Amino acid sequence: MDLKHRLLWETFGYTEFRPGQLKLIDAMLAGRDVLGVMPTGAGKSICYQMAGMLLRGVTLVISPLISLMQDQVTALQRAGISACFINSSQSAEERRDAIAAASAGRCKLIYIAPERLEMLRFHDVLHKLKISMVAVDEAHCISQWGHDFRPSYRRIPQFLESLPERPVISAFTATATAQVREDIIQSLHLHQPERLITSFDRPNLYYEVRRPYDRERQLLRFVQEHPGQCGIIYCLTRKKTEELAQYLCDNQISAAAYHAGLDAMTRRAVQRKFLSGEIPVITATNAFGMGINKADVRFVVHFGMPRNLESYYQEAGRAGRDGEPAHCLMLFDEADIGLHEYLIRQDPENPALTDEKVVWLKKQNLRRLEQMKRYVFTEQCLRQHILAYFGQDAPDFCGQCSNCESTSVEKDITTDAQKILSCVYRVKEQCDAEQLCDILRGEPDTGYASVSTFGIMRDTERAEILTEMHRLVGIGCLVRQENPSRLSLTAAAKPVLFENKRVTLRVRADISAQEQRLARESRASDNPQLSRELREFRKNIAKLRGKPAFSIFSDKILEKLVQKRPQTAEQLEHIAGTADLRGREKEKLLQMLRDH
DNA sequence: CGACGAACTTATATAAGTTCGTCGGTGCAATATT
Repeated sequence: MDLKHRLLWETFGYTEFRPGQLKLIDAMLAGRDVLGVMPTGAGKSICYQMAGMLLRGVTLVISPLISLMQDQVTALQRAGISACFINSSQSAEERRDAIAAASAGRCKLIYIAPERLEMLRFHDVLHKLKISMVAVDEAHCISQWGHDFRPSYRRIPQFLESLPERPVISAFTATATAQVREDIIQSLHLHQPERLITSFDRPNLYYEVRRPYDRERQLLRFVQEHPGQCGIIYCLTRKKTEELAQYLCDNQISAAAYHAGLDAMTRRAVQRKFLSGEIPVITATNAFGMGINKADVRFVVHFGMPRNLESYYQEAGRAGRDGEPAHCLMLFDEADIGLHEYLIRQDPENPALTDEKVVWLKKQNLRRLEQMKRYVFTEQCLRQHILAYFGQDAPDFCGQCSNCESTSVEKDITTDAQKILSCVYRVKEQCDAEQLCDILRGEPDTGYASVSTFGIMRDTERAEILTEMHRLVGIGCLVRQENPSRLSLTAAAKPVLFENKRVTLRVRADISAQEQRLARESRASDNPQLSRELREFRKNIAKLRGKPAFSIFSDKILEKLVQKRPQTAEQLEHIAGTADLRGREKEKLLQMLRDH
């Protein structure tokens, strides 16, 4: 057995190298720069760790997260490798010791954050060492975070140039498009690096996209369909993580929220409980993930569309690390798109960026958002779409995503389209989608009761009208104006209105069946409007008292109220006797129930 | 864009309705005057 295989077995516990690992390690040992793009546990860190051990001098590992450094260093030390980190989590004393150990050459691998490279005081320490290699872990941060969020990432080359001798430079990441790969190579000044780009395909992941009527409910259903399994639910805001954790708990699902606004102790506790399986479901912002190595995550739900496909791929990719089947579900809403667009157009609050750069960055981000949008709207294979984004060829049919699995059905919506378009015309293009919906459905108080299209879609579900409107925007018959937001007609609407040009909508057979079931159930068992009102009512009281909603009355009681609809104080007492309501509030509740 | 909270208004003396403004995600780093 050669040295490398022995090391692999003795320190890392593997008998075989994964494809490509040896090639990269040999390249580094031969003094060549390296770029490794290796999705999921393909053993990125083993590459630079082993090379670091075998190289003559010290290897400096640039890592984005303190927790990542701690995990890796602990693992290395346990395997008997002399490694250390230097960061702000240490006391002054610990840091001094670490620096002393490093200066004395007692550390083969030193982990630090890129910010530290900018501290001139620290240069003295580093310049005394013989640095054989600088390894940049999670190198996509250069592109993803480097521009506005953590600019130190882009100043790594300045540090490299300050070194008396140019070390080997290696960069590793799990997620990088061709463009990001080039960006990494350029910004780190890699010299003709040996590249290894392994496949981005994760065959055990099932991808699904849904645009549900009621996201919360779909989420609950989905989680209930995965009893006892571990999963992550990504949200766009901190607040949403808290709300959903509460909602799931109210429904007897053990869940906890995780975001950067929580204090360090809570964060650690939540993370620990998730890893141990004590809390199987985590609702989180994108703060959760990097460095979380849990192999048996069975599902990742995106409650809201992320701002680009890299983020999506990375987050969804936390499912099924063990290679067993896992489900990646995206529940999106059009409002998500508007929000991202708005935020990107907003000026970044970073004075260090030049105007030129700001313009470039916005354009870049909008382009990436565009790709994300295409993913949620495509009727093609989702897997193929993702792989194509990372520059990888794939068949048009994977059979392992919601688009492939469902036989999509084409529905003719020409008549509805004509009704909608003519309504837009009748209101002189002064209304937004919601208002148009109200008018078409003949809701009271729209102020447009006299137009001829008022109430002509009374029998169509609101969400269906919105979907159809969306389709009309999609095919260019309608455009969304900004400030105020209104829908207006384009020339493309004419053939539809006057020449009966066909408009179709692809509805997926299975989803629409599911939606029908949902709709049927909600008609039989409840009244969506009433339950919305009750929820609202409950939320307001809860807010007034500063208590969580379920403490006023549970969802179970809420459901019973909708079904039985008590009319008298006595009946109400029977159903909601345990509710935390005051006399006045009970009266109001009764009033609401009677009104329905 | 849209949700939410604070401040203000409203028709009458307390609570509801309205308008306006703010905010939304990610993490390293750290230390000196009365």
